[in-house]
Amino acid sequence: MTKKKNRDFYERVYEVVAEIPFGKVSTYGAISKYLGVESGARMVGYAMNNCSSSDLGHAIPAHRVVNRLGQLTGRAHFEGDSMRERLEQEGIGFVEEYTIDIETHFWNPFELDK
DNA sequence: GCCTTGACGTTAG
DNA sequence: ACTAACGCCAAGG
Repeated sequence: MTKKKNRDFYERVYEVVAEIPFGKVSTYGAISKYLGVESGARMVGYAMNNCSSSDLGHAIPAHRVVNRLGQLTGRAHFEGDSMRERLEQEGIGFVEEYTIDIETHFWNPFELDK
């Protein structure tokens, strides 16, 4: 059969990230797991890196994607503190300057299946 | 074609 | 509980 499995892993990442609701955040591991690649957390980040350089990044709330610790590891790829500011703007709770309350605002991509 | 780096995560000490 | 190392897959040099 057609191996759509290996088809544009990044595109799927973008789609999932684009589905993250307002005021919610997700993690790289959760997204990669949802895509079937549990150990592809780094790939997700890699995809986002490309997104920053792409025009699509404009339509992708990459600021809602953090690591499993809730740390804004990708803040360096944003302009200044735009990532933190946007999260604050959405009412995300911060436990540290660059660490959000992932436990409270975590959004699971598997919610899409429901 | 081999080696290094990377927006991560898990397991071991 | 904290720190260190390995694994993962892909892309750039």
